[in-house]
Amino acid sequence: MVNAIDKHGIRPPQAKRHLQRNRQEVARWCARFEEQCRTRGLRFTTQRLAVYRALAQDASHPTAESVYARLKLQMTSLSFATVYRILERLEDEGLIRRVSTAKGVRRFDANLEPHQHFVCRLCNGITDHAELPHAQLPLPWRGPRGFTAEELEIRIVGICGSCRRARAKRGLARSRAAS
Amino acid sequence: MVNAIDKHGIRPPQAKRHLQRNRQEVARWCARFEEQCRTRGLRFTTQRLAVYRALAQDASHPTAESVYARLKLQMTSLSFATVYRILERLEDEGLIRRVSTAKGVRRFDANLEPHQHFVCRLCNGITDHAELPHAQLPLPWRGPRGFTAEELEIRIVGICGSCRRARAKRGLARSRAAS
DNA sequence: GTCAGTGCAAATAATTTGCAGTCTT
DNA sequence: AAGACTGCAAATTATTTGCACTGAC
Repeated sequence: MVNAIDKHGIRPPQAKRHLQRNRQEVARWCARFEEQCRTRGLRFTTQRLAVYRALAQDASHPTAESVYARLKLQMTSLSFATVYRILERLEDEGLIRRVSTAKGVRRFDANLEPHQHFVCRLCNGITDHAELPHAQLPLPWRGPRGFTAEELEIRIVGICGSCRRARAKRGLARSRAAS
Repeated sequence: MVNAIDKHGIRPPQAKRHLQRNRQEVARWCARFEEQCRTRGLRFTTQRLAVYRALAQDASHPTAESVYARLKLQMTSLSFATVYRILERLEDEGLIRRVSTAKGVRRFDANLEPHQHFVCRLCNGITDHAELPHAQLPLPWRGPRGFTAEELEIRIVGICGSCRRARAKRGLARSRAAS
């Protein structure tokens, strides 16, 4: 893929403040990550730590591309394929989680605590929400036709604050134009 | 895309019996679909009805490609792009719904009743489950940062019966080989 | 008759893979 | 030293688009 960065130059990594995770928590997660790599016999490479840390720092549930965009600034030799491979591997290992948006793009989350996602159906933005009381289903649980439920994934789909405001403004503009 | 059908010849549409919706229900849905098209000023074309009906008949939450595969047998002139366009349009109109799997592939559902999905993380299969008591959140609901929740989407992720059985068999084979 | 909808082919987007090196263990 | 991992480029897979034509209204 010819990606946005190579095409248009480096895009500044512009995480909003409230979407950056706190330093100490990130440090704790990274330490646990190293430990987990060693335990499982995964090699603890510079790239793996970098990808994991970028994900841990960013609570906006970034795509592979935006993880790459952030890291490429520092690690100029980093390859897109490596980021994909690392994300896939870490997901297989259960060290990170994949979150699906309305569109088909894959996004990732380093937060393994049980929690829910608000998904904006306009901008595809994802934000976390602490455990809802809804999520109480004793797991693992046996469903119909031999289905073994391991996880209850709750997504709250709607429209985020900024899209709602933007739409209100547009609506206003349109009604002005009509009059 | 050079798709499976063009590459390997026609794949038989092999919906399992329990994944086919009952005739009368399908007929009712199609009738309502026609009515909805007319109400909204969407042209009621052969292709649209065919795509909608194929989706209504098939409770396996097919991808665009498998809808195309089924229809291509009868409508030899049908184009892949048309199927994509129709599915997208119907989703925009809220006449069908999009379901996301663990992988990024889009799948669709003609069932608009509130219900949950069991998603198999091994084969990506999706099956319906009638409304869980969990889904009781009064909507629309105002969340944090101005988020307006419109829908609560609950996916029960786990392993389906046939994958579990297949895995058990493999496990058995492996332990035999080891001994 | 009009124009939304379709078919075809080509373009774009997203992800994966083959292979030749490189770096962790 | 062994082989898991990376970088690069090319391949694959999934989806979208441009344009000329056709059929629903």
